Amino acid sequence: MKRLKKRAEFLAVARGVRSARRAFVLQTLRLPDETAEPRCGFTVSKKVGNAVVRNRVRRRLKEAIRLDTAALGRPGHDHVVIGRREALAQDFARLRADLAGAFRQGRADRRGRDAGTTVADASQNSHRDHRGEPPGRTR
RNA sequence: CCAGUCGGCCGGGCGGCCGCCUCGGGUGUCUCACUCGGGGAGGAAAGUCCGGGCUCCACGGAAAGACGGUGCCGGUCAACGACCGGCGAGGGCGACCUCAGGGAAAGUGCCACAGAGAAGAUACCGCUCUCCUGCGGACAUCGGGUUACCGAUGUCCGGUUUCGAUGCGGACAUCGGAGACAUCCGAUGUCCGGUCGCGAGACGGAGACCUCCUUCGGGAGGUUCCAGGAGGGUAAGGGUGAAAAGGUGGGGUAAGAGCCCACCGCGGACCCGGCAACGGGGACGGCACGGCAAACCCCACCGGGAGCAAGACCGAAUAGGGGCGGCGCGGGCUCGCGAGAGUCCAGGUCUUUUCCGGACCGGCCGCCCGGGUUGGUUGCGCGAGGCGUCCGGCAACGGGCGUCCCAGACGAAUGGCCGCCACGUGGGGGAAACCCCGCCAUACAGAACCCGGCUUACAGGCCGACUGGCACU
RNA sequence: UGGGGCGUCGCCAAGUGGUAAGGCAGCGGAUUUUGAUUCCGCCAUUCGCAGGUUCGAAUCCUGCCGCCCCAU
Repeated sequence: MKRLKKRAEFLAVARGVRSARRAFVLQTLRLPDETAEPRCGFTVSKKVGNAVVRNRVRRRLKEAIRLDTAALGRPGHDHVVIGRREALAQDFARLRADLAGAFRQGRADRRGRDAGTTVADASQNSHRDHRGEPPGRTR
């Protein structure tokens, strides 16, 4: 899954649906462009621990998503995974199961649509608009 | 063997599957994908406490001043506040450890409390010399004096001492009474006390001693001691303090004192050793020169400022700036079919500043130029480089030779899962070798331009040198 | 990356060489029939930590720890 890298993109996804698990919090944003490739970003704040701990949390989450990227990703959705300290020690199989559940929950939530339109208005200069369809379209 | 000191090093290993970043080669449908090969976190990558490289800015050169830093001596280093060696001071039986360790006779300042005195010493108690005085007070009278006051006499009060009586207080004894006892009360006697009261006598520091006189009451003189006052001399002793202006002993003195002497301490011309810091000796001085500069400060030396988010290049769309050319000549209102006329209102730039006055511009189109946001490229890893070895040096380090190329991201790669082994630790089994099970088992911790140091964190382990003790030979 | 500030009782805080004010809270007592108010008393042992300078350190110096803020 492609990575989110810009601060503006993270702020946009933060307005989407949140679903919390023990080891992480998942934010999901439904995009107006249904065919857009699914993307994902990671946030691990300084509260979690020092640099080694933060790196490890992010890498475990990243690996779990990589292994199930076909099952988790659907076109037209952006995600941000906020790592928690529990992701350091949690059983890896359990981590994968939690991620799958959180992704399903995020997509099922209808509120993502409204958030998507407003964000699209706010970030209309983003390069996504160059290849995508015009905003404001409803399904 | 036990206890300890110092220095150096490591900080998991092998393998499987699926992945990530980057470099080079190849292929393709060539801002990407595939494939082959190489590389991919640390001793601290950390904290950001110093020093440099590099880049930009500033600057005619330098110096001074201000500000900041450093501070024994010598060396090493690109440089340093780092390191090495030495010296000094302190600590430890020792190996060894710790130290911002220049200047207090350049100046200013501080040293609370206590204490007499806290820094050009002081003088409270005390010690001591000389001189003077030798019950005190009040009142009255007289005399002297301008006054202040002084002297004499008297009275009163206080004072001192002796004696007496006795009250008082205490102890003891006897007797009587009360009470179950403990004990209490009263009387008498003896002894002691004298801070109180009474009476009488004496005194004039009421003290001691000596001599003389005597009417035996006392008087005169002297010595010594005592008390008070004035003027000196002291700094030994007391005590305070963190610190008291050399220490101890002796001589000396009125008492004392480096006043003198011996020893110790201190300063110290000069001599010797050392590149130096410093060390050894030391004529002589006779004791000044307390501590604090991590108080201000003085002296010596060093420092232009900022930082890779430095800096360089490219740069779409939109908006805006400048230049040139062409066309046009502001806006509102009223009248008019219209051309146009009337009226009102400006704004900017220049004219040195304000006012007045004057000139120009304002819109549209085209071309060009420069700045610049998101972004992209670069800076970006051959270096004060790593490893090995030899030589010089006590060492830090320097030199020669050989060999190697070894992370390069930018929401940030080096990961996930698993097996075996090593070591540690806990539990269980076994006589033992050993076996089984558990540990998020295995710390501290993640490059962000680079390098040299410092500091801090760290499970566990290895090696070497040395010290003290015990035992054995 | 660079710069600045703070840390003192449970809370808010004063004090910048001489042995740690004050307020709130808490505890005990008095006043009151009871409560509130008021009054009195108590309440700091490593002044974030560790070293050092000094006779003496919350204060001065050095090194750490934690928190906050600013610029880019």
